[in-house]
Amino acid sequence: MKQESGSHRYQEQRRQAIRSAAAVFAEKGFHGSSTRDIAEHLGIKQGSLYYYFKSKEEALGEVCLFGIEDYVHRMQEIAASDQAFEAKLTATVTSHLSCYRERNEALKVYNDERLYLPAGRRIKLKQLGSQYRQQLEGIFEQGMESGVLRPSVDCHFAAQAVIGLCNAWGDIIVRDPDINMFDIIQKCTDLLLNGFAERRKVRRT
Amino acid sequence: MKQESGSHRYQEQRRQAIRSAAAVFAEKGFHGSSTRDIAEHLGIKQGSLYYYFKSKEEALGEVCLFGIEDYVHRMQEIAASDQAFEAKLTATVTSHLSCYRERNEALKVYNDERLYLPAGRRIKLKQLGSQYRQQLEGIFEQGMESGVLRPSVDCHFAAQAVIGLCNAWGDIIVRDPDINMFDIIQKCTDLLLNGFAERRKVRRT
DNA sequence: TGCATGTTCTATAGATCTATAGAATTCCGC
DNA sequence: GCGGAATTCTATAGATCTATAGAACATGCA
Repeated sequence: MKQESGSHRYQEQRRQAIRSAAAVFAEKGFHGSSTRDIAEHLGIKQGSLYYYFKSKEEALGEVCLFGIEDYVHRMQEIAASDQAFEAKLTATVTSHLSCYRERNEALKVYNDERLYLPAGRRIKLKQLGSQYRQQLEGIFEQGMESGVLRPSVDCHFAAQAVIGLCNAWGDIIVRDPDINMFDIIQKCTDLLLNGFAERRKVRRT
Repeated sequence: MKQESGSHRYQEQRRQAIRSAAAVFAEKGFHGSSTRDIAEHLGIKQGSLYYYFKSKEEALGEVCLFGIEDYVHRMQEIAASDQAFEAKLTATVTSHLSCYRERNEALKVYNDERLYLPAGRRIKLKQLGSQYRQQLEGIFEQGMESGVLRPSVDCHFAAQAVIGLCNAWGDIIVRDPDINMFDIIQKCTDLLLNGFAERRKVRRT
């Protein structure tokens, strides 16, 4: 019945199925979507979906993986490049927000629905997630070593803050296509580097 | 069958039901939770839940409202107080994160599940949400006028950034009870005011 | 064309889930 | 303790939903 090795055509069709699942999961959430919804989006009947996925959970797993894959890949390229700290930070924010702007519903699904995966299926995702965070931490360490950042910066906190900030704006960007993304990118990096306070005064909180 | 005016006892029991719904929705999501789950958490049988809610959607609506209510209320007090800008900012971050630390599952539900409410039920929530954001914007305007903030700050962006940052850390705090919340509060406000960059250098991105 | 394999369809079992109706029980003022 | 109101229970209708089995159709190679 089902192709084991995976012909070229099969892989191509399966990718489309993953995209459909991503679109539906992003809109209605994992539990709010039915396999019928996904199949309809793809233009086939409900039962036929099981030619591509062993279960609904497998579909979710594939969507999450698809969503985070090239996102992590881009970060790897940025971290490995020989740019200065500030360029890397800007590139990170740009990459992160671009993923949302490109209607990457899969990334939204990764963020919002991955917790519904059984523990076994989450291992790979956790790996990729912490790889991303660690590389971002590495960028901040580079920034401290080069003297651009204050020595007191907590790199773990900083990395989480960047991710949180970008995810928050990513959500807003997805819902409002009229937003000027470059404006947001510029303001985010400016916030991360300089904060909102007037620079003349020295402040300690 | 059902109490119309709402005796004291009824209102009290209903609050408990809302709390149970909040706990279950927060863990499994709206569509992932069944009315049986909620009833079990509350210690009654599935059908009995409809003594307190006309539908599952009504329960979600009440949870969301409950989650955002005192959160907005606290912001109102902060905004109306006569503190200086920096104190208000710290108070805002503290209030926001405290809501999460107090296991306010309802706030998480408001953030993650409110989109599944029908449009009619969302009106009040939207009002409260934008009230919160506007008051936060007002605080930033105060900070600009008093000269603490740079004149170039975009108050709308700033307010969204604070909310996004606090939500991101709120999520982390909820999952990891060992985190030192005061450390996070201090680092968040420091980031918002000063950024991560060494202050001696003047940076423009 | 004919055969084998790949892809989709129909139909359905079996397990949910929401919401309702009415019976049973508990609570509380008298 | 009695009687009415408040609260909870049981049972179920009716509408999902996931996953499977096997038939039907399509495709491509000999």
